[in-house]
Amino acid sequence: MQVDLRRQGRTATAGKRRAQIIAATIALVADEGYAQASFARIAERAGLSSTRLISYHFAGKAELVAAVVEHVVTALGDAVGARVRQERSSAGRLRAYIEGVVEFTDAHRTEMRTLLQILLAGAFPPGPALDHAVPGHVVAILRQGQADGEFRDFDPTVMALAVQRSVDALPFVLQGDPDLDCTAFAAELVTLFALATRRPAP
Amino acid sequence: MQVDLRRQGRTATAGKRRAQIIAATIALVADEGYAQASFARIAERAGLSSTRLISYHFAGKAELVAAVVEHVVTALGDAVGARVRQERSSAGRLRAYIEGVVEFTDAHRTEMRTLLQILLAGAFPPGPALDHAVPGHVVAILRQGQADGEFRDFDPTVMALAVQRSVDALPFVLQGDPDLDCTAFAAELVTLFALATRRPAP
Amino acid sequence: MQVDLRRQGRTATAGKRRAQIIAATIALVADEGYAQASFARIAERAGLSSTRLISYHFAGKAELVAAVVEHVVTALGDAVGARVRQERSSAGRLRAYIEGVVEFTDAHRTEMRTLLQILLAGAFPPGPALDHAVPGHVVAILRQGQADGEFRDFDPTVMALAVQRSVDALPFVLQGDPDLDCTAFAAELVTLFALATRRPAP
Amino acid sequence: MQVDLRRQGRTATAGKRRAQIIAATIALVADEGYAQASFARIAERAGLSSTRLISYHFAGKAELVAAVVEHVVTALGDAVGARVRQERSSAGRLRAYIEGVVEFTDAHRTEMRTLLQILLAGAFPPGPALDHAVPGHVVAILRQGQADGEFRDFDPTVMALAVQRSVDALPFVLQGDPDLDCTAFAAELVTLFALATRRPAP
DNA sequence: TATGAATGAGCTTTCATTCAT
DNA sequence: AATGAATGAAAGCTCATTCAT
Repeated sequence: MQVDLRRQGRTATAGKRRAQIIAATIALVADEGYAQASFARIAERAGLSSTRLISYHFAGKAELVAAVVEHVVTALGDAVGARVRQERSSAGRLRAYIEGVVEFTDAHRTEMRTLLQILLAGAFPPGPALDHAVPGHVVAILRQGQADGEFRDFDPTVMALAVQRSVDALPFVLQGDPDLDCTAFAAELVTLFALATRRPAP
Repeated sequence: MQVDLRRQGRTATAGKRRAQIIAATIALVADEGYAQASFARIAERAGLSSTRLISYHFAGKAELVAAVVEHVVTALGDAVGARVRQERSSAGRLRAYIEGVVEFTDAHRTEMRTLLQILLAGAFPPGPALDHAVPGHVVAILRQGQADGEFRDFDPTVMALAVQRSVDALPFVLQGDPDLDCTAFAAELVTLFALATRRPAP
Repeated sequence: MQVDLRRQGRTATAGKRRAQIIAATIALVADEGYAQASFARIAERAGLSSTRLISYHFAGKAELVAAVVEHVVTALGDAVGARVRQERSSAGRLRAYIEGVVEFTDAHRTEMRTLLQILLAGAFPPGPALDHAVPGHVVAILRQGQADGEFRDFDPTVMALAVQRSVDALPFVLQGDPDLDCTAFAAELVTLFALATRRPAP
Repeated sequence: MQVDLRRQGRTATAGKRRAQIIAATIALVADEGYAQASFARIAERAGLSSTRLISYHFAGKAELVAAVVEHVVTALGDAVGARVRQERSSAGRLRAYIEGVVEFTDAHRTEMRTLLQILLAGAFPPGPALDHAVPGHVVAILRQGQADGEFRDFDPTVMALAVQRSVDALPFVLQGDPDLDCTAFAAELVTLFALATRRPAP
C-alpha cells in the first residue's frame, strides 16, 4: 500500500502506470464527461484488472484529477508561454496568447475538453495553477499594454475575462463542429480583441 | 422548448409543489454545484420527508432539470427580449442585449448561476431553446447589423460566441466578488463589443 | 429515501424492521464480535435481501450502533433502577445495584455481551447515556451512604469504578464459563463491597 | 507465551525494525484505538514507505499483536513480580501487586492503554500467558492467604477478578484525567481490598 | 534485508427509481 | 395528491497479503 506520497512516481514503472491511468482518464472524460469518470470506467478503459491499481497509484480521486489537470495545464502553459515570450509588443503578446491557446486546443482536443469538463464540474479546487496563472497572464499583458500606451483605457479584468472565456469556448465548439477552421477562428478573435484594446486614433 | 407542459400546473396544488421543488433545486445548485443536486439533497433542502415526492411530480431527473432550465430561460428571455425589441439600430440592440443579460443576472444571481452550472455541466441536452435560440438571437442581431452596413465584416458566429461567453461569466464572477459594480461591468462589455463590431471609419 | 430523521420509526412497519435489524446486530456482535458486524453480515443474519434496507432505516452505522446501545442500556437501566428504588438504605441500594446488574446480565447475555463489545471497541461516543447515567448512579449511592454515616470515608469515584468494573466483567466470564452460578457470583461481590464500604466498628 | 521466539531478534537490524514497528503500533493504538491499527496506519506512524516491511518482519497481524502484547506483559510482569516477591505476608503481596500495577501503569501509560485495548477487543487469543498467568498470580496470592488464615473465606476467582478489573481500569481513567493522583488511587484500592479480604475479628 | 508493484475481497454510503397503498 | 417501503447497482476507499526482484 502506498503511504508516503512524497515518494510517489519516483520509479520508472510507477511513472508509466500513472501516465497510463492519466491518459485513460483524459480519454474517458473527453468522450463521456466527468460524471462518467468512475474508477471502474477508468480501469476498464486503461485495461487494468481492477480499480485497486488506481487507488494504489493515486491517494484518491482528488489526486488523480489533480494530476490530470496538472498534466494538461503544464503542457498548455509551456506551449503558450513560449509563444508569448517571443513577442515584444503587448499587442503581439495578446495575439500570441490567443493563437497559442487556439492552436494547442486544436492539437490537443481531448486534453482540453477534459480540462474544461473537470473545471466546470467543480472537481478541481481553484488554486494558483488556474485562477492566477492562466487568467493572470492575460491581465498582466493588458496592464503592460496600457502602461506603455499601446492599449486604450479599459478594465483589464473584464477584458481578460472576455479573452479567456472566448478561447475557452473552443473545446465545446470543436465537439459540435470538428471540422472548424481553427486558424480562421483564431484570426477572428485576434482581430476582435485588437480592435477592442487598441488606442483610438487622436 | 417543450418541457412536457401538459403536466405542469394541471392543478394549483401540484403547481405549487413543482415550484417549491424547482426553487429548492435552484438554491441547491447555486450553492453547492450541480454535482451535489441529488434527489436526496433537493428533498432535504425543500423540507420534504422523502424523495418520493420529487419522483411523483417529475417524470425523472431529466424532467426536473428541464423544468429548472425552462423556468430561468423563460424569465431571462422575457426580460432581455423586451429591452432588445425597444431598440431600432443593431448597435443599440447589441448594447441592450448585453445590458439586459447583465442586469437580469445581477437581479437573479442564484437562478443564473444554476442555469449556467447546468448548461456547462452538459446536464441539459442542447436543443432549439438554447444552442440555437439564445445565442441565435445574438447572431441574428449581428447579421442584421452587417446587412445594414452598421457593423464591419466579421464572422457572426465567433463574435456571438465571444459576447455570449463574456456575459455568461458574470454569475461566477459575482460569486467571487459579490460587490462587483454590474453597471460598470456591462458598460465595459458594451464598449468592448461596440469597438469590435463597428464599421471602421473610411 | 429517508431524509428527515425526526420521522424515523414512526410507523409500525418501520419500527418492526428497525427492531429486527437491531436484534440481528445484537446476536451477531455477541457471537462474532463487533469487528465482524458489517452491514452485509447483519443483513445476512436478519434475512434481508440487501444491505440497502439497513441504510434505509438507519442514517448510518453510527445510528444503528447508537440504537443498539440505547436499546440495551434502557432495558438495563429500567431493570436495575426498579430494584434500587425499592431499597431504603444505601447499603441496600448498593446490594440491589450489584444483584440487579448481575441478574440482568445473566438473563440477557447476548445483549450485555454486545453492549460491552461495542463500548470496548470505542464504537459508541461516551455520552450522558453511559458515562453519567450508569456509573453516576453508583457514585450517588456511595455519596449518600457517606453523608448518612452508613459508609466509611473513601473516594466514591474509585469505589464506584471498582464496583462497575467488577460487574461489567460478568459477560466475559459467562462466555468462558456459561454454567457459572450467577447468584453466588453476585453474593460474593455484595459481600466484598459491603465489607469495603461499611463504617468500621468504633 | 510462545510468540515465535525463533524469529525474534535473529539479527540486530531485524530486531531494531521489529522494535520500531512495535513502538509505532503501541503509540497508534493508545492514541486512536485498536480499530484504527491497520498496517497502513502503523506504517504511516512508523515512517515506513510501505506496509510490506511489516509483513516482512511479522508473519501476519496476529503475530504483530502478539509481539506487542508480549512486549508489554513481559515488562509489566518483571516490574510487578519483583515487588511482590519482596513481600512475606499475603496481605503484603496483594498490596504490592496493586501498587506495582498502578505504578507501572502510571509510568507506562501508552503501553498499558494499548495492552488493555488489545485484550478487551478480543484481538489476542486468551492463552496461558494472560487469562491464566496474570490473573492467576492474584488467585495464587489469595489462595495462599486463605490457607495461612490471613484472609477470610471468599471465592478467590471472584476476588481476583475484582482486583484485576479495578487496576486495569487505570489506563482509561488516566486518559480522561491525566493529572490523577496515582498514589492516592493505589492507596484507595489497597484499603478497599484489605478490608474485603481480611479475616474478621472474632 | 528490503522494496515496489499488484491484488481480490470487503467495507459503508449514495444513487434514482419502483411498488403498493 | 401523497407517502412509506424497498431495491439493485454503483460509488470511492481500505483491508491484509502475495509476487518478484
